[in-house]
Amino acid sequence: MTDSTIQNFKEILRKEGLRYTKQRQAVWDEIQSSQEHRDAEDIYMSIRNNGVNVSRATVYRTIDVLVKNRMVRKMDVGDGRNRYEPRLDDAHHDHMICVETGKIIEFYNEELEDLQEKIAEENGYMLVRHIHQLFVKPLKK
Amino acid sequence: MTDSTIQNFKEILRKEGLRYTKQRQAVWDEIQSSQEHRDAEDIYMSIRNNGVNVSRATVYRTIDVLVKNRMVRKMDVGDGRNRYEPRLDDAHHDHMICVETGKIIEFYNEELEDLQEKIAEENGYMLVRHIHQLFVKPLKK
DNA sequence: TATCCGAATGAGACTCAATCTCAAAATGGA
DNA sequence: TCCATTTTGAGATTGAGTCTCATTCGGATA
Repeated sequence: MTDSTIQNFKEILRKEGLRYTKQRQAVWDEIQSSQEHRDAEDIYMSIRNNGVNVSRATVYRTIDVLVKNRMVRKMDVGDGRNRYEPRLDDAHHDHMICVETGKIIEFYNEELEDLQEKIAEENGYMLVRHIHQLFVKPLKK
Repeated sequence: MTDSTIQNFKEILRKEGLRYTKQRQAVWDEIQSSQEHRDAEDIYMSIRNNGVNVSRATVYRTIDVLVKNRMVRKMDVGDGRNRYEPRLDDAHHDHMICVETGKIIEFYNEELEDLQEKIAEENGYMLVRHIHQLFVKPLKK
């Protein structure tokens, strides 16, 4: 993690009127350390294995702050456990989940994004956010 | 409910090697009675209020059969409770959820459907199914 | 229609991710 | 350093959904 990222994180806590604690830093460090789509338990265990004592409550509470501030993306893959990934850049993408291997593939398609806004508008609404997951299986060779 | 719908339901149970019971019929009747997007508890309570004794276990078990046989559509709106709606016709649609009122609007867009298949194929996959929800808010007048 | 056996039911226990509680510890401004 | 306020954490709680298993029921058979 870079100094600027830490500063950015402190900035967000300040903006939210929250204190800077080593537990909160540890949660952000851990999520930031990997581009994987991980669940809360995995993040929690990794932090503990790194020797930082933190509770599940704190992990969940910190994730909420990070999600709210768009530093982490929360995704519901439909199996009851949410997954989290760092938003290091702000590039939006959706996910493709292989039903055979569980592999998660990220994708982005401009046309798709535009189309969704258009559909919302046609119905008298403004798009706030969306959930879009493609469940797929490998093409036969 | 029409006789033909009951016959169709019996047909499915037979195909699945399952017996026809009044509880199973009651679950299908209840779901079929409304085009709303309802949760399991709501369906369960309605059946009981109609004087049919049924357990939550049976409601969930029957819904699974109906979903598997494409008579009911299961949707994850991201709040932890799945919603169910009858598939009286087989027309696919996605959902738009108003974040201000909770209203669920159905939509279908051919272009969107095609685009998703194309994206999957471009990545070497075949589209099996998808989850697509637009969270929206009313346009300012 | 009566018999019978495997399937279905239901009450409540259980699971598991996520949230809540509240006493104790930590933070940071003065 | 002091101390009001926030944060933490262990464990309790929640709630949707699943499982258990003794009892009941469906329906094929004769």
